[in-house]
Amino acid sequence: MSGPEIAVDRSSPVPLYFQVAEQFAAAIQRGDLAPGDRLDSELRLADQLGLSRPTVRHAIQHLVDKGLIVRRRGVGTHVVRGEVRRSVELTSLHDDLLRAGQRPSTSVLELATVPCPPEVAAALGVPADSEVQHLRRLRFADGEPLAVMENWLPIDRVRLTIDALQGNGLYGILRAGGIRIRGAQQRIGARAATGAEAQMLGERRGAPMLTMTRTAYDDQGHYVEHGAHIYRATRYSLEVTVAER
Amino acid sequence: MSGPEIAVDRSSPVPLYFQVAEQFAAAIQRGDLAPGDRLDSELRLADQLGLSRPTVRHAIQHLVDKGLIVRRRGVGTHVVRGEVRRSVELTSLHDDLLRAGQRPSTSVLELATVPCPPEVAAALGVPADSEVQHLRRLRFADGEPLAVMENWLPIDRVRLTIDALQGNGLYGILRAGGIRIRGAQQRIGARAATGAEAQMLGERRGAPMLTMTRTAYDDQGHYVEHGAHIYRATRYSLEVTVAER
DNA sequence: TAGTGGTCTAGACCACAAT
DNA sequence: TTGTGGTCTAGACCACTAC
Repeated sequence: MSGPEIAVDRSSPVPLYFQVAEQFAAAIQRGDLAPGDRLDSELRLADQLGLSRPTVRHAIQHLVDKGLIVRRRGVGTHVVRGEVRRSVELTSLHDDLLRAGQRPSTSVLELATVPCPPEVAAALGVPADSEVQHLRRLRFADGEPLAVMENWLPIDRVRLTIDALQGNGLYGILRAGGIRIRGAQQRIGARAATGAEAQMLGERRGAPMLTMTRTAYDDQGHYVEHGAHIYRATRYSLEVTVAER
Repeated sequence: MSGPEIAVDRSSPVPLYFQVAEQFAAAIQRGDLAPGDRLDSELRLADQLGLSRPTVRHAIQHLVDKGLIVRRRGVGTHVVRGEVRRSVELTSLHDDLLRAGQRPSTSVLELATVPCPPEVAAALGVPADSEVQHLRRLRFADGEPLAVMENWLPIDRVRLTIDALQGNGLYGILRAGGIRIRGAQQRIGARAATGAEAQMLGERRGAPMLTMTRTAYDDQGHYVEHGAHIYRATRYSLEVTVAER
């Protein structure tokens, strides 16, 4: 039981636990560690890598949270059986498409400063009728229409421009503006397409659509974005991985 | 800055970090800690509670993972702004309904041992055509039809009975059988109802339905259940909370 | 009985933000 | 400069599993 080759670089600014976690994750993804395979124990790994047990433990816990491995007291740590799929986590549709090898493009339907509608104000935690940026986009994947996305953002954070929005995802623009998204609450449902939506997306009126509303918060716990999106159900679905702590 | 009253019981079998996390979560839910409020620093909390810093840190990290608070180096720890909603995590529809104060009931449409269909075999990591239990249920909430749920389980784990299934959720039965679900991969989408589905659920044919397929694994990293469910979109949606680590 | 992961302690140094 | 969270160490005891 030697396991994959793992090496840490103590001069790197990347935390040691993260280096270890990444290398194990890569080994699992590569198939170097097969489903059901056992990892060395924490103590053994700590010894092998020249790290303390808490640091090794931190790395392993990271992989448990990602749903890649399972641990049992008295037994050991094993790679989860079955093929590994990746969950979407906190990325934007734009980034998801890029990762999947599809070419995202965007047509900005609307970009304006408006008084905040009451439901959105409640979600964002801003006063009703305070000014927010309102944004409506049509997103394509490889030239095929995929989603209509409507978003609201408090104005005092980042100034959006049509130019930027055409070539980038919203989260990318926020990131470039120094806003770090740290978490979000999402509600996922389904409904029938309205006539207007159907026309934009090349579906029939009444076609089933996947809907997602999301409110995302940043570093400071301030909500920075509320979105209401609809996706063509025939072309898109969401993946979620859940792991207990 | 004194914060809510937190007390730990060192004689309890409940881990100290968990006791602390639970009490903070309750204080936030109660509104005792309001959105934006600052928590005491780790060192101060450790001092107040008579715990070590790593233990306090563990408790706080637990709350970050749940999306209740946000931390910034050099700044502090704050309750997330905006109302707190709970995410579904690893519960079953049965439990979700109970928690929401609705009365779940179940009609078992099918329960049989069958050769495993190839897609399901791939998901569960069992040989194709090996024997599995196949299960189809119609779930009601307060007497209204809500979902059609189809599941496959390897036979060697738990024996299902119609009696048990009528009064309990599948996960409850598994739990009672000593199977601990530790994680799952879920795919959420939407599609139109077939004629048969529409009839069972009291919808029109072609009505938009929310779909979820889930593969859940246990303690040992073995996949123990694969499900394909459809929900009436007018009556059900899924909530997901995502937080970065 | 031996080995595993789960919990807990008491320190340390650092990067970062606010002042 | 001060205080914060982020990382890391080197131990310890325990509950649980497998043998």
